[in-house]
Amino acid sequence: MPIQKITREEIISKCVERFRTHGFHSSTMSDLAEVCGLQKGSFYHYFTSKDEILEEGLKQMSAYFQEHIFAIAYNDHLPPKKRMKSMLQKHTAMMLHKHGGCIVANIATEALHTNPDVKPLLVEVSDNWHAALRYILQSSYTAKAAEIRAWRIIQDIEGAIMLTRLYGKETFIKQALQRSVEYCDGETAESAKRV
Amino acid sequence: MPIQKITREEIISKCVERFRTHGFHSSTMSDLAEVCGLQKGSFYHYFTSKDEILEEGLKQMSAYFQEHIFAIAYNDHLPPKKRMKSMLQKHTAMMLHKHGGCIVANIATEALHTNPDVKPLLVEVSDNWHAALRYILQSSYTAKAAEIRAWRIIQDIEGAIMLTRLYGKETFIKQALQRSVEYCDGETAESAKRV
DNA sequence: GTCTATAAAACGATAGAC
DNA sequence: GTCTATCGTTTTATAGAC
Repeated sequence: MPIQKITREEIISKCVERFRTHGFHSSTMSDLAEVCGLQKGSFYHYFTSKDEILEEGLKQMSAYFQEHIFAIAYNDHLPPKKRMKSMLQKHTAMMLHKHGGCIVANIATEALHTNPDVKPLLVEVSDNWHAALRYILQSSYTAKAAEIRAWRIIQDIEGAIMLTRLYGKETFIKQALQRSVEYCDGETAESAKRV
Repeated sequence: MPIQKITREEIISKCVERFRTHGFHSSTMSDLAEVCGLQKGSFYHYFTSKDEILEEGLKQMSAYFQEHIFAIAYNDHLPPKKRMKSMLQKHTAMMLHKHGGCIVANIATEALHTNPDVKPLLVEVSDNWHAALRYILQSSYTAKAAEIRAWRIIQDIEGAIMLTRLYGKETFIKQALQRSVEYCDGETAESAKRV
């Protein structure tokens, strides 16, 4: 009786990570199998197609983010500023890992045209990220202001990740992170005008 | 004697546009040929490989941007605010066209790992964009402040393009554009602290 | 559940006629 | 300069042994 080398969940994790760092269309089934320490043929015991790996992968990733990253926002025992810093540091560290960038932005860029079915999954992750940020910011802002500022934090970080990857300098993402944390300080007469 | 259906320059333009809207790895040689109204075989009269098309395409695009978009920044007959608005409107309109996004960001995301040689070309375009923005902002800011704010405009717009594509709403990019134009109004006591 | 072997299709690239 | 035809390779996916 052959031993179980790897669980389905682990396979999915490794594939998503490969998609993030090498791209979806650049990752062949052989590549994915190799990353998991399996032969190409063994892969079809778990999935019927490459597209299914992407879809399952994004579902699992969405759940992971909600449970292990965005959940930090709702821990009311910590002050808002600490939650914001902790959550974003964990999130951006993952994006910077191996210079792979944001999986949501990457898949949206390269696979939305060939795999339009995954769009709701990407939107789901972004929506959950936004809800988490908004929840933290509602301690310091009105509901409307918190919503708008939450989008701007996502936008700021996504732009920073892109520049950080292109120029290989972490300045962009570090400053975006700092700005986001300072957002928790609340409204000033000047900043209100700038929304 | 067969007539010339299309010039090399036109072929390159159509290929770059296809890469931007459908991705590099998702665009086959057949796709590219079809877009140009040619047969696959005819393509190899102009290029030796698909990678060469990408490289030549990015070179031509870089020159086009410098000449037709970034050049607007250096037209000192117009007030800074008008130059900023005119340049960014033209640039973002191209990015939004067919929801294709920014060619630089797209190629950086999906082809930097398979085609690292094109990185200098992507950096060149970004550098030129930054220089154009910085030139406009130097009317209102110190050299150092102008440099930092020019990067933040690029970052803001790249993040906005990503969100606009994912959510299909132009609010993100429109507001980023407005913020960028308002940057030309110059330093205030509050905004200085926020750099 | 994992392997090897192989089928079937897609793709990049070449050859040669016109 | 464009076409048709085709080669060689890569890639997705399947079949069947263990």
